[in-house]
Amino acid sequence: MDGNFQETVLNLVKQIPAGKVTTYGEIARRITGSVRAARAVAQAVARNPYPIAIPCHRVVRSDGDVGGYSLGVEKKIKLLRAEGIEIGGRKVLNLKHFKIKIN
DNA sequence: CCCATGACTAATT
DNA sequence: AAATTAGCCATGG
Repeated sequence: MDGNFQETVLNLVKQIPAGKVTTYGEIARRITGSVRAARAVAQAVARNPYPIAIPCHRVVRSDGDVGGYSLGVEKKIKLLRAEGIEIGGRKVLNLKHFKIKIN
C-alpha cells in the first residue's frame, strides 16, 4: 500500500508531548505546506488504530474546540484535562499557550 | 475517472 | 460571540 499520508500524520502526532496540543491545520501545513489539507489530516487520525499509544487526543481545532475523537469527545476531554490542559465547555482555554509546532 | 464522506478552516452573517 | 457557508483534500466505493 501507498498510504504514506496517514503514516506521516500519525508519526507527527506521536511527537506531541503530554500537556501540549497542536491543530489539524498545523499538521497539514507541516506536511503539504498549506492548511488546506486539514480535513484530510482529520480523516487520517480518525482511523488511528492505537488511540492511546498514538496521542491523537492532542490534536484540536484551530478555533480551540477540542474536535472529535474515535472513543468519544468526553474521553478526549478527560485525557487532556489529565495532562493539565484547561478546557471550558468544549474549548481549550489559552490554546495559544499550549499549542506547539512540530519539527 | 467520478462521486460521496468527514475528528477542518477561514470568512461571512 | 454563535451559527452558516463555501472551499479543500486524502480515502474508498
